[in-house]
Amino acid sequence: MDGTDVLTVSQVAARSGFAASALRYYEREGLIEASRTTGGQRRYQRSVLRRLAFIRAASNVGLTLEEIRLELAELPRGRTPTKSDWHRISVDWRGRLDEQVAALQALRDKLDSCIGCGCLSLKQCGISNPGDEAADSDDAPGAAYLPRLLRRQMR
Amino acid sequence: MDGTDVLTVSQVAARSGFAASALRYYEREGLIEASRTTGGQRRYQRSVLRRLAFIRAASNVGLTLEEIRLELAELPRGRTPTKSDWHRISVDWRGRLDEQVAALQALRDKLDSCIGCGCLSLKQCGISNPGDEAADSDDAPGAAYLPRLLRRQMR
DNA sequence: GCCAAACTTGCAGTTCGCTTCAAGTATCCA
DNA sequence: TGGATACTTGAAGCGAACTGCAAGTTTGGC
Repeated sequence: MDGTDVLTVSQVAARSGFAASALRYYEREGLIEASRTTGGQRRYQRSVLRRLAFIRAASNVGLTLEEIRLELAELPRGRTPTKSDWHRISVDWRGRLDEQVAALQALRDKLDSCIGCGCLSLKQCGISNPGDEAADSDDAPGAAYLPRLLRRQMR
Repeated sequence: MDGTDVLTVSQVAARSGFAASALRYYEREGLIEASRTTGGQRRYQRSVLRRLAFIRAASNVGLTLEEIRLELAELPRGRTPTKSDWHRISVDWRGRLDEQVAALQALRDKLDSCIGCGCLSLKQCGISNPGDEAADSDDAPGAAYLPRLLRRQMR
């Protein structure tokens, strides 16, 4: 009840927390849409805010923009996800998060054992898996690369 | 007892699991060193393998190359970390991993509550923290950005 | 109608951690 | 000595997710 039902770029930026440049970028990449005034300026539906919240959430969970784009593409335009949409998605995300947590905990455990055993050589240290000397396992489950993480602040 | 005590680029690459190009890059960035033959080719001390194992481990823990460089710079050249070096470092790493795990678990818990409460609107969903409508907390601890993760394979 | 503020576009630039390339040089073994 | 193989350099490129800039246009309040 506070006026117009379309939003300008700066309004969406302010309310979503995304920079205007990011909004244009997401539009180019097909993640969001905007209509245009006769003069060519963007005007957003209020629903774009939900979409942006979804994008932020998915990105927090570790999805790439491309993955997010695909996931959004399966939801009819601008629609709020139905219960089954959301169930499917959240189960997927839950699994991703579980994997990440498990990988980090495994790494942490290895580090602990390094500390515990006083292993300073780093040769057999599980936290680096150099493949040096020790015979390579046939198809090592391996540590896989870990996060580049939490050091950026939001907004 | 298997010959020379210096290593060529390709030997170090093979034994460390890093590509030769990565070794050159690390050298440019001041993370490792090599002496040169009269003809200008690189020859590595065996100790570089430990250093590379350290680099891999640190990178798995989520440090940037710059942070790794700084940490290595505090260890006298090529020296194996002493017990107290390693203690200091491993405590730091452990803390980082703990933070990462905690952040992920918090996110996962939020997701669970989203599923549980059937909150489909994404407006108050903790997993995206849009800042929309709801008053921003003064200095939100916030979700901070999460991993870009585990999808690359090693080697 | 005026004018400042907000908007438009395209393109270049940024950061991180490398990889690839081309053209030339060194090393090692027979 | 010849030649295969390994090495050298600098520069450019990559991919992800944006940001910044310049030059021009639109909007909207007075």
